[in-house]
Amino acid sequence: MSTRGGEKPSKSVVDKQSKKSWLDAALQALASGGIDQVRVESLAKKLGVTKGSFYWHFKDREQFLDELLNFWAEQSTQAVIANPNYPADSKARVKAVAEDIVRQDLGKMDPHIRSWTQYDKRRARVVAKIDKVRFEFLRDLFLAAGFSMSGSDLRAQSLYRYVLGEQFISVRESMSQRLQRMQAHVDLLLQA
Amino acid sequence: MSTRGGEKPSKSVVDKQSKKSWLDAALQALASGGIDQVRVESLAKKLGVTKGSFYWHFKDREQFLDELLNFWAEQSTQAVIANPNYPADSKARVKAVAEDIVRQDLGKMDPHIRSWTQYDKRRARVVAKIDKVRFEFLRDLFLAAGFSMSGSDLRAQSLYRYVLGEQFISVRESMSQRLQRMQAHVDLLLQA
DNA sequence: ACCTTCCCATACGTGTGCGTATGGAAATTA
DNA sequence: TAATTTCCATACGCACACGTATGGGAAGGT
Repeated sequence: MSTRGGEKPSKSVVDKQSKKSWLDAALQALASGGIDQVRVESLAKKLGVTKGSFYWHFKDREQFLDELLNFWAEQSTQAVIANPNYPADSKARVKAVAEDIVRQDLGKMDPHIRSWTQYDKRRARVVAKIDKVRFEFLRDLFLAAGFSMSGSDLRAQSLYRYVLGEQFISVRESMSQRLQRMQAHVDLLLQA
Repeated sequence: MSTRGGEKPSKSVVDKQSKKSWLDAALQALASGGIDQVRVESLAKKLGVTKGSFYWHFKDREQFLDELLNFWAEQSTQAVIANPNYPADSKARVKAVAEDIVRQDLGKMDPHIRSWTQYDKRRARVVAKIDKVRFEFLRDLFLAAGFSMSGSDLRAQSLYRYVLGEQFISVRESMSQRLQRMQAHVDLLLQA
């Protein structure tokens, strides 16, 4: 069944390439219009293949959506810790990370993800874990900045809700405005 | 066409009752699983009627969804200003309002709304207006609490993003925890 | 009693999307 | 080169959902 343990990369790599292209396209479709835009035949058309490929790589749409969620989760966690060259100063690092999150539109498809998984307990747990990873990353920044555990906890929760909410605000503002407001908010969190 | 100007309430009231039941059911379906759960036939089954009723009251599904969005918008704005008996003290009022928002799960279907309307310019404008109304309501609270315009603006934006983000967090916490954290956040906004 | 309007039921056509069955070409192995 | 595996194309059945066409009953008007 599983083409695990690729001694010879030729097959398994190509295999994963093709499979990954489905997930890539699905992620793009998800970001563009929610989970109901993730359709087997529409993805096939976009990829220039047929459903035959899909049902070769995946059992059915449900299992595919599970893999899609995990795929998003991996990219999502990785994106948080990605940038290795943040400022050394702990407070400046908090601001830099926050700015990065807003600038990258890191959670631009979070509304779709959450609208989709909200009432699916199993999938909600996956999202909850991502929330936890992101939060702990932020909390550690505040800890490093000298705040107590409870103080860091509070500030990280506030900051995470802020950046999450930022993605959902329908009022369109310029990036500079958003960054400026974010910086002001972080300043508020960093004092006292 | 329009049964406007009901001198005799008998007909138009019943008419609006039936029409409103479709919107009520649709709102419930939307909250339970996103916009793709709002299906004509499934709503008909839930209401115990047939599609005949639907296509009598509405032109098609698209126009129905427009009315649904407006329906949500009305209830949404109304829910913000609803409670007339908030504390007289301006700072206490901020905390009371914030607590009310979280407690009522006011935006429990905001993810669905925003996932749905994100890339529909016309509908996004409706949501943006709601965001604006909510924000200005919060801003006025900070203004009344003695903050400057720019200070109130910043704090209201922070608070609104907080309560929005609160609805999207997948990590489940008890209501008392959520309220406690919210209060701590508001305290942070109210100092200085 | 007749007619009209309101409101909904029934029945149908059509499109779409899922899943399956089967064929087939290319690559790999024997 | 023959056989097997890998990966995808083609074709079909089926269910669901939108929209329309038509009928019909109930209520009110004349």
